[in-house]
Amino acid sequence: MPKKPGAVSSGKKTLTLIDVAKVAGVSPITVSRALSRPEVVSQQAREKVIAAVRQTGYVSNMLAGGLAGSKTRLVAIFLPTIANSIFADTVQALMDRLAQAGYQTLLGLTGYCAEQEEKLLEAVLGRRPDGIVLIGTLHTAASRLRLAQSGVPVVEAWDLSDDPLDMLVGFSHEAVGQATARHLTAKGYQRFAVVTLDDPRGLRRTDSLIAELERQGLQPVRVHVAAAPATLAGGREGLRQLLDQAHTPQIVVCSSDTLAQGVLAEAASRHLRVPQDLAVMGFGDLSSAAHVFPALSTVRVDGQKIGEQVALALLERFTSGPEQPCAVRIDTGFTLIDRHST
Amino acid sequence: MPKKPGAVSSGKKTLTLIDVAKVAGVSPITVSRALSRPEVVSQQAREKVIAAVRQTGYVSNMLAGGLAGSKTRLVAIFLPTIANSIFADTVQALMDRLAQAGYQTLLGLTGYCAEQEEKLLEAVLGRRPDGIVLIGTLHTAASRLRLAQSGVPVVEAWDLSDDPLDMLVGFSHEAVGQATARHLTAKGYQRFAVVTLDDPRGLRRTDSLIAELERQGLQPVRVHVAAAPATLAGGREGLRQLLDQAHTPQIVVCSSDTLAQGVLAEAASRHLRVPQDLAVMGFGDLSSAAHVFPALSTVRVDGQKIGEQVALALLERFTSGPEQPCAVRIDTGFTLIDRHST
DNA sequence: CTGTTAGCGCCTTCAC
DNA sequence: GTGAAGGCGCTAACAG
Repeated sequence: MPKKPGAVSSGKKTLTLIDVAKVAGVSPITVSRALSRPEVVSQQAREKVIAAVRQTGYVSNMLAGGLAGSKTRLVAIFLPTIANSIFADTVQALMDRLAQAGYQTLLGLTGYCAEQEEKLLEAVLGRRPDGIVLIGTLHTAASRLRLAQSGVPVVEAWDLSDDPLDMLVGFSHEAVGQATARHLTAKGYQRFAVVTLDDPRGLRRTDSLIAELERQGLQPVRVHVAAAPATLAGGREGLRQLLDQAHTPQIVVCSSDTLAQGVLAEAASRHLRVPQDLAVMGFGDLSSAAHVFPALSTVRVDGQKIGEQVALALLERFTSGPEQPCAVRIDTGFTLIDRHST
Repeated sequence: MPKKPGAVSSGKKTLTLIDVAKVAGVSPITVSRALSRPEVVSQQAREKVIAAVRQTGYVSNMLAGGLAGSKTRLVAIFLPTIANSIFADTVQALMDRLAQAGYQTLLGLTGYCAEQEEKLLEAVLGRRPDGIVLIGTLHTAASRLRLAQSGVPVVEAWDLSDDPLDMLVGFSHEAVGQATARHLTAKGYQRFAVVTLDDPRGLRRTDSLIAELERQGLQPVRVHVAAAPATLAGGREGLRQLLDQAHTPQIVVCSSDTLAQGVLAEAASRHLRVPQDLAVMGFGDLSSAAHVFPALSTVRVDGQKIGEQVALALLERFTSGPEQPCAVRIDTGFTLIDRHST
C-alpha cells in the first residue's frame, strides 16, 4: 500500500498550503502570507483564506516552515528537575509569556546524568530552537562550549555564573547580603552569626553581609560553614557550634531555608524561643518553610519576575536581530520577608 | 550581505549531511543511515561517518528529518500547570523514559485560558508530534475532536475520562473507594462521614465507599458535598455541618487533601484530637500535607508509575504501528497511606 | 550494503 | 498586493 510518508492517518492525504490555496482560489504563497503576516495581504484575500482554513481544518506544518524560513518559534528550557522545584514559578511565567508571543517550549531535564546532558543538548540543538534558557546550571563545560558555538541566543537565569554565555537574568548576591544586614541592624540586632553552605553564591552573600556590618562598626561575625549539600542536620550542627562559643548571637543568618530549618530545630530542642531568644533568617522562601515555620524570616527571590524578564530578553532579541550587544545582565531584585513578630 | 537563511552564525555555512558525507568519503544517505540506524551500514562506513561527525561538529537537523521522514521524535505533554503540581512526578518520570528512548518533549500549559487552549493545541499539532499526552483534562470539546481527527496517538493520564480518546493510564476511583472502606472498617471504624467536592471523580469514590460500607452492614453515611474548588474553608464548613448532627462520626473521609486540611483545622479549633477523637482521611498526598499534618492518612497515587506507564504505552505504539487496538486502559493502582497511630 | 532519484511543505527572492 | 521559481536538509523508495 503506497501511502505517502507524511500521511496523517487512514487514506486522508495530508492537508497542505496548496489544498487551502485551491479552496480559497488564490496561490499558495498568499495563503502563507495571510497566515503569518496578515497585514501584507488584502482584506479580501485574507478572508477567503481564513474561510478556507476553517473549512478544511488545515494546520500549518511548522517543520516545513522552520526548515524553509529558519524560524522555528521554539524555545528550549533546561532545568535541573521539575519536581518540588523552586524554579516552577519561573518556568510557568516564562512559558506563559512565550506562548503569548507564539512560541512553544521544549523542556530539557538536566538534573540526573551529567553525561546524558550532552546528548540532550545535541538533540535539542537539532531542532534548531530560536532560543535556549538555562535555569540552574548546565553542568559540563563541553555543553557550554557547544552552546556558544551554536550561535543560538541563550539566557541564563537564577544561577548567576560569573561569565555569562550571552544574556543573563538574576539578582545580585552582594545586594542580598548588604540588604539583609541593613534590614536587621535597622531592627536593632547587633550580635550576628552566619550558617552558610560552602557554596560560591552563599559565601558571596555572607561576605557582603559581613562587609556591611563592619561598615556599621559592629563586632566580628561568627561564621559556620557547612559542607554541601544543605541538610537539616547541617543547620543543627551549625547552631550547636555557634552556641558553644561564649558570645551568643541574637540572630543567625542562614544561606538557605533548609539550613535555617535545621537551626530552628536545634533552637527548639534547646527551648529557645524564636525570634525572642534567637532570630533566624533563611534564604529562598520555599513554600513549605512558610507553612512549617511561621517565625522564619527569609529572602524571597521572585521567580515569576525572573521568568518574565527572561521572556522579555529573548523576545527582544528575536525581534531586534543578532547584532545586539551580548552578555546583557538584568537584575530582578529580591524581597526580604520579615516574619519576626518584633 | 547575502547570508544563507539557515546560517548558524557569522559566516559559517550551516553544516549538513552532505558536508559530513564529503569528509567521510561516502554518500549522504550513508551518513543518514549510520546516524539513525547504525546496524544497517557496514562497520567500516559507520566508523568513518562517526569520525567525520566528530571532526565537523555536525548536529543533525531534525526539522528536515521530520519533514522528510514523518517521524519527529517529539511528544507533546499537556498539563494544567507546572507550579505546586501534584503531576510533577508523573511528568518527570515520563520525560525521563522518553528522553531515554530518544524523544523530546514539548510542554503545553492548559491551566489558564480555555479559549487559548485551542490555539495551543493547534500550534503543537503544527509540529507534528509523534504522540500527545494529556495529564489532567483537556477542557474544550472542540480540542478533543481536533485531536481525534489529527490521528496522533494520545494517552490520557490521571484524569480518567469515561470515553478515552485513545490510550489511557490511570486508576479506578471505584477501587479507591472500596479499598478505603475496607481498610478503615478492618481497623474498627464504624461511624463514617464524607466531605467531598462536587466533582465526578470524587463522587464516584464516595459512592463506591458507601456501597462497600453498606455491603458490610454499616449504618448510613453522612455526606457533605462542598462546591468546587477545594478550599480549606470548604473542609471546615463540612466538618461543622457534620458535627451539628446528632450522630458524631469516628472518621471523616475527604475527597482531597485540601478539604482534609480544612477538616483538621476545624477539628483543632474544637480541641478534637486526631485521630483519637476524630480520624481524618484525605486523597492525593500532596507533600505539604504530610509535613503539616503528620496525623493525616491519605490515598497516594503513584505519579511516577503513571508516568512510566504512559511512556511505555506510547513507545509501544510507536514501534508497533497504528493498526493496534485503541482505547487501551492501564490501571496503575494506588496506595493507602495510614498515618494514624492506631 | 550502498547510491541515485525525488520529493516532504513551506518560505525566500525576485519579478510583475 | 500577488505570483513563479528554487531550495531549506533530510529520508523513502527503488536500483545496483
